[in-house]
Amino acid sequence: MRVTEPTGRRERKKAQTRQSLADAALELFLERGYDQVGVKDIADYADVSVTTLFKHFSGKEALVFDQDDDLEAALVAAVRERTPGQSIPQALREHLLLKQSQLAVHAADPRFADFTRLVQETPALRDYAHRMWTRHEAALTRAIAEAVGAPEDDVSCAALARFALEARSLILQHAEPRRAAGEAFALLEHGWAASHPGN
Amino acid sequence: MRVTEPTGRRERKKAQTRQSLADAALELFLERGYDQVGVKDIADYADVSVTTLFKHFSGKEALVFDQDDDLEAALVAAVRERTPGQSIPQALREHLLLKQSQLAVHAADPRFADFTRLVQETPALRDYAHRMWTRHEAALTRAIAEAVGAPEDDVSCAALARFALEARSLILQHAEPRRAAGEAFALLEHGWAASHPGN
DNA sequence: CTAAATAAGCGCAATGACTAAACTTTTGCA
DNA sequence: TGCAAAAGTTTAGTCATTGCGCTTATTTAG
Repeated sequence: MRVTEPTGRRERKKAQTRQSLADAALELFLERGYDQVGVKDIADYADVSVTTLFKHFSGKEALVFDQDDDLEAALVAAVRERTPGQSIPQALREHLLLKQSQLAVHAADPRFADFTRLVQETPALRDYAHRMWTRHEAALTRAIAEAVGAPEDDVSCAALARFALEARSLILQHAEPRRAAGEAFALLEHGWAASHPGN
Repeated sequence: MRVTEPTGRRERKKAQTRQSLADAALELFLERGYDQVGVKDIADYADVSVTTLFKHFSGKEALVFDQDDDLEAALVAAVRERTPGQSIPQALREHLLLKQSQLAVHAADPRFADFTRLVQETPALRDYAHRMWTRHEAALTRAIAEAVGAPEDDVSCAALARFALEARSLILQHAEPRRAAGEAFALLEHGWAASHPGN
């Protein structure tokens, strides 16, 4: 067995095709706008067939969100491994702001702003992104319930999870993320403290 | 001019076709399921052309939600005309529960439960219903801001509006709506009271 | 090193939602 | 009556998405 090359040529080519498609899609979407680009255009640009495109991505919208994974794990970890003494809403606020910052690393790329705008202004993409986050809501709910020793289906835990994730999208649209996060989470922190003192 | 007949034959017929389409859609959806019914089936059942269907409804999902209007007005009114001494979150909680109840009037109809299930279990419909409500978020935000004398773009007002509407969908999925509403809104009421005392 | 198994892609045809265009019927009204 | 707008129809598309059968490249067992 090889140590220098853990992945075979096959997988490498496959990954490359996938990358070509994602790149082509982003390029074309930014240039012409989401609705002005057909799936055929993307496939042609990446020099593959439409059928192949759909073997790699579940739909047109998915082409934009190359990596949705790790999100859930990071979210759960933010709650589970929060620094002692920090409340759950506080931990979530910081985690979400951090994510923002991570993205902001790419802010040097002038395309980054365009990308965000594209997502926010295209209903299909906004909805998809929203679903992406909501997909992890259940896991977050469970993590919160576990952290406070509440039953898995505790409503206030579910509410906190939902509200925190909604706060994220609220913050995203705001010009002053840090301040917006403060105000939105203030509501949650106070409300949460009232019913779950010390968490 | 006539007094006995304020609406012309024209409008009546138009309304009737619209109704036929909505009825046909509901009937077929409940019988076979959303994805097992084509737009063509609905049009045929209502005895009109597919093109006509799309003249009346913006899309397949819209067929199920015959009346989305009045929602916004009622929502804004719930805040603006809340009984004195009642907090805004309280007013919203009661309003949303009331809506539930209003629908529950139809609970005598055995189809009502099926209808709710259909919507909750069909992703396309669930998303559409969600959009229906969020469409009024801006108006609600404005009403809240006005009620507390905050600037129109105040983040905490926007947060409360968003969270309240999200709470609704959280409540809807719960077996015990009244209790769930209590828990979800407790968070908002406490948090809101902390930053906006007396509202 | 070779052959069978496996996986990536391809072209094509079909389905299903939705739209544009040009045409026919109905209805409202002067 | 006569004519214009509204409602509907037919037709012919576009676009995303899927299934099917075929070719080609890569892997792996022998």
